[in-house]
Amino acid sequence: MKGINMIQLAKELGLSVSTVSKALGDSHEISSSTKKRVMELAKKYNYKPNPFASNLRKKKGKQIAVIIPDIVNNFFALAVDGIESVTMSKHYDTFIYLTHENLEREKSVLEHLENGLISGLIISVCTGREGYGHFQQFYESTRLPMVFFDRVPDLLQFPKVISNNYESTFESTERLIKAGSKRPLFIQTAEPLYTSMERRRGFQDALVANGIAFTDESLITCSENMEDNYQLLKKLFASRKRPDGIFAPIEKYAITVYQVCRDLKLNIPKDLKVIGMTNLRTAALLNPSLSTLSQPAFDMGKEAATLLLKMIEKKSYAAANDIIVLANELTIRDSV
Amino acid sequence: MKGINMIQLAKELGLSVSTVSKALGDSHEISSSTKKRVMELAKKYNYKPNPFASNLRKKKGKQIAVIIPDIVNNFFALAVDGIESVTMSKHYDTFIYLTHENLEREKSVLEHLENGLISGLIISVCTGREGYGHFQQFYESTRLPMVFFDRVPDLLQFPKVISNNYESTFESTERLIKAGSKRPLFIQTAEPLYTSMERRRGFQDALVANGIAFTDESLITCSENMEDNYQLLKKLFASRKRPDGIFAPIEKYAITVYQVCRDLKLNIPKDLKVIGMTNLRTAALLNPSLSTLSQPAFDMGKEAATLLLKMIEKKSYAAANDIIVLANELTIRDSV
DNA sequence: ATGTTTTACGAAAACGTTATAGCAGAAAAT
DNA sequence: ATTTTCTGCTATAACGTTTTCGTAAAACAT
Repeated sequence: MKGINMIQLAKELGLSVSTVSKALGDSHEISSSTKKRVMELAKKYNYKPNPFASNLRKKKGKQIAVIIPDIVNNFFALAVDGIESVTMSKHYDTFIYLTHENLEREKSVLEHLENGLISGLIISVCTGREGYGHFQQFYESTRLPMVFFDRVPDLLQFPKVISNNYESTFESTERLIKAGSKRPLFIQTAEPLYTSMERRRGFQDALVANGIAFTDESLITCSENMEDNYQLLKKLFASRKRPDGIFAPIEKYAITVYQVCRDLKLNIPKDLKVIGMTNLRTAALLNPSLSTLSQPAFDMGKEAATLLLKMIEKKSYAAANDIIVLANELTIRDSV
Repeated sequence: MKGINMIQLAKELGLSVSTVSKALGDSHEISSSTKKRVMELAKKYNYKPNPFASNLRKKKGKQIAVIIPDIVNNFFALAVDGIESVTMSKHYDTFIYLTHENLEREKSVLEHLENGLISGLIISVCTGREGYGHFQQFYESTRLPMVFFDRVPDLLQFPKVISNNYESTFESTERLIKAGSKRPLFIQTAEPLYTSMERRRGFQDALVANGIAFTDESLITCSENMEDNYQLLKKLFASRKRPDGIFAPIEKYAITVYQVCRDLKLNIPKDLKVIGMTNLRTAALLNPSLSTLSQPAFDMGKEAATLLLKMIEKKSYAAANDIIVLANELTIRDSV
């Protein structure tokens, strides 16, 4: 920055700095003729107000942060795309922080952001349901607007953007059953989030509603270690009492299921019907094409960002209890 | 921010503000005993220096920007992951801006960033090879460190991180030929970037080196409109003189090829051998599994960020002509 | 003519840092 | 004993804005 600044503008115009500042801010205190003069000179020199000075003085800026577990994942990538589309259009700048499912990292990002760099955050939490204290504490000390999406802390009172996990999983599970599955299996994570628990609830209720007993064998718990998961599923699928339907609430689990079936020569959908929760663009090209329950990721990002900016701009906006629910989309393909 | 600040710290410690500032900055001018006192009180109050004030005074900050065409794409997502891994560890904050292949958007982001918000940028340009003037101009007016990766402006003198597109495409094409392809086809973009041109060159040279004529029919030009591309490829594949090998230098083109083959009942690899340039994790699960030439996306991001931070931190670092070249990885699967 | 309001601007004080220059007192050198 | 060099700190001026308050002059009202 070999910065031209207001002082120089003011000098050249024969005006005071405050007048220039007000003129650029389109204040009513300034006559339209001087406003015009100021704007023109500013444009001529390609003058841009220094955001640090401005933010310092105003004690707020146009920067927000997005904290997500991962970006190498179609869902989050789409969500970021949605977020960025609105921040960009409203002239906000968007920081991105990746936690990689690491609670410590999540905490340290939050702690870092207590310095006041941003005016609001959009968050999707990492796995583990105990540790929500840091969010509450962050809020207490900064009072910054925060919006959670998809992976939300159910125990905390913050605005949220989610999708209809319960209902859509219920519907998906019914489709598995109607397609002939007698022993559907739900793959759950070791430390289930609220989001996953809703899905599990939908699965369970669908079983019961269709006269299938929900037992220990209706569930299997997978971890973050994909090799372990592969072995676990392989063992199960090779056993006598193997499932004949799968609801995989996480993209990578669905992929592992495919790998196992390929290696065990199990036929999808004959031996095993599969529905995966994913936003994969290649779902239709898999062998066989994967039936998916996909989330409106882009729109969820968009909604979250829109809500956040509203909260930032109107302090009055009482959104603490807002929960926006969007609909997931079920697409049945050859795997069912 | 209900900010505790240096002034309050200084008051409570009975020290001057400058002493506190220097103590926190670990200056040699301050005795270790006072340093300790200061640090402890700062910790007690969870004091964080205000970045706006600090950046304003120092005329630089720890924020960088990443400008990329897209995030819903495994390559860029991985690259961002790589970038973030180093910025995070060096306590930098990372802005993200998506251009969606829109030159105007790219220009407007750059213009916005002339306000001095950031201390450096990492860029992958959007399609179209004429418009590089804005980068040069941005540099002239800001003198900020910039690093380009993957899609680099060949005509401009900036540090770059790329992969060995020429060599690896050459190798891939040879594999197509060795596998029996007599009429390989290269899918090119309408407005080729330097990156794509290198690939094309590798393709062409491989043909010639293996005694196959490189003609107009060795190339087909696809656009951003996927439906058009689908029709175009369908028509070609249905024709008498259809190709029997494909090198798709872009992920989505490879996917379209698969769609067309599926719909035309063409057998991969019997009728058509396919290698796609992509970082898709599901490549192995496609029907048939897709042979890929994948880029070291994460590492490219990492290298770019490391280089940028070096440039930011040591003004001396003369990296203007640095070009870091990483190796792509060819994985042959059933599609060849 | 006088008082009152409005209009259009300017002076100056923040905002919270960092960097420069200066200054006591102690230690070292002459 | 006197000068010189450290050591550890302080005072103060930036950095580039925005905002509050004040005030001439112009416009309006009485």
